[in-house]
Amino acid sequence: MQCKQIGGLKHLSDLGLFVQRLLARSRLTEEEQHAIMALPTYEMEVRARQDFVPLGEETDYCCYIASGLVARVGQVKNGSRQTTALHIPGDMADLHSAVRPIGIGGLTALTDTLILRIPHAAVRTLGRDFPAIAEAFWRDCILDAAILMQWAVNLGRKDARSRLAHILCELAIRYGGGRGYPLLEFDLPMVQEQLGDAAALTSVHVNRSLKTLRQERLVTVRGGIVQIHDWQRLMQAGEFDPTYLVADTFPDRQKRLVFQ
Amino acid sequence: MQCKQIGGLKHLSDLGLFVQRLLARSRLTEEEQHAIMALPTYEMEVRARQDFVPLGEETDYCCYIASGLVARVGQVKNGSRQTTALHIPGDMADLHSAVRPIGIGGLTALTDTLILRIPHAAVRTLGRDFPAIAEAFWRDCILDAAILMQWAVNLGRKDARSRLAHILCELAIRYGGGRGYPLLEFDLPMVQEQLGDAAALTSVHVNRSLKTLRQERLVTVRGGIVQIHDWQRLMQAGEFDPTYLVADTFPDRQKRLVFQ
DNA sequence: CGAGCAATTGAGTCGCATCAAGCTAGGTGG
DNA sequence: CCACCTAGCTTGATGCGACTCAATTGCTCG
Repeated sequence: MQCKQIGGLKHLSDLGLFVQRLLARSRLTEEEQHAIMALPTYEMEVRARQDFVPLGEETDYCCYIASGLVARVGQVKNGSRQTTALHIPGDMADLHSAVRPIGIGGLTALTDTLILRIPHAAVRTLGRDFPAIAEAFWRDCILDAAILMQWAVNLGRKDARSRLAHILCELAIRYGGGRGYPLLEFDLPMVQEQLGDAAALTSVHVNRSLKTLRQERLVTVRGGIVQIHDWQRLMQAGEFDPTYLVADTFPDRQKRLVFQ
Repeated sequence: MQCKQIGGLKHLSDLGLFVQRLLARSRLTEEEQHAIMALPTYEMEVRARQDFVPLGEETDYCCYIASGLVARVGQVKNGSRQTTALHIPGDMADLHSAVRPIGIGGLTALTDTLILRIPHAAVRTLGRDFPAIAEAFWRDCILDAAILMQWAVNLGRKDARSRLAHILCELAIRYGGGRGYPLLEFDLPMVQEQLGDAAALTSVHVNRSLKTLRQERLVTVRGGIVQIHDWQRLMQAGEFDPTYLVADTFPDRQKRLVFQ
């Protein structure tokens, strides 16, 4: 890899995964890639079950997930929560806040998590100086919205078993690097209560539904580890079509639409 | 209003509403505003219940809604549909497709609708020549995602009556111009079956729930017309907080973050 | 070894889907 | 002018999926 000089190495290990994700969907020059990795970051350790971005409050920084697992949550008066997205290491969980600092849910750590905070001001400056980076960020936000749309369909129109299967499929593809191939075994440090918040189910029903999936030999979720036994049938069970996640195999011209 | 010269007037009446929406959230110069209104448009008349952007297909144009009502839908194998957004006149229903041409649902006309198609190429060129316009478009996409997040919470965590109340509240605010004040009476040319697709309910249950809301004297939905009788209590019923829709009363500097 | 949290299982209840009519209003043709 | 048709609205009866409450088991850790 490039950028071996002192000082660069740290940034490379920090935001390198993020840049890789961007490159799957957008074309960026070496210079642009380095500019992103040179973003100033401020470490923040968050412990499990801690809300580190409260719902409905403005922030002045974006949260990059270096390690751990984060949920974006909305809330209802009676206290129950609805998770609307799961963010894994390499995700910029609230990139959108750089352009509109309010309106999209709070962020909760599901497990001990290392966040790198990046000031909005730095993100904006980057977008101004490198229009292609602004475009890549914009496209990243669109992908997030596409995932959210599937999430809404999932909540509205499927039964408990299908909803859980869909969530597991989505994570398998995303852990697999978003190129269309699932990772068949991965950590998922969520308790069943938290899975319930994501699937709009109670923990009791999550338990029963996971049991069903296990007995069907589709997938085992136990002790924070997901083992997918039959990817094809799991996709069927979740009515999961990875197209919306991986449709970024555009011809190159489409990865850099605005700026030639 | 400006731009009275021949040829300009037509465009003003076409995309003027769209520019107004953008101005509620982003700062644009006169020149930029005119550049947007000068976008080339191609009329397309769509009749009720017609899918005019099929699910999962790439397009090379954006759809501006000049009149009518449009639903963004996702689909499930068994044939049932889930509406994930409603688009009213003045909305650019799939602005995101300019940057990522696939992945977010299909578009269906709920009533006879006049669409203005705008080639992606023109949108991209505009974004390249006027970075502030690209930023405004980006911000518009974020608002769309914020609405979608609330929609997901709505589907996941509320009962039938609350879900319908929330949808009606959202529309009242948006018809009101997005400045925080609801329009208390508006057309809603949807049949109960279509409301069911939006709220993830059967038409039978939509009917019963609307009856409840009517008997509570909160709102009457009949014959394609919505009459809100008690805005405060309707918001309570839907657990609706308009902040996420109208939190664009930023200080001016925040309406034009990237480019001074 | 007990405390505490999560996973698991059972029994009872409720909200919404499903199936099935009947109703209403607008449109059409004889 | 009335018989008929159709789309949408309304209401009732019944069943299922998910929630709720409650108890038990297993696991981890101090």
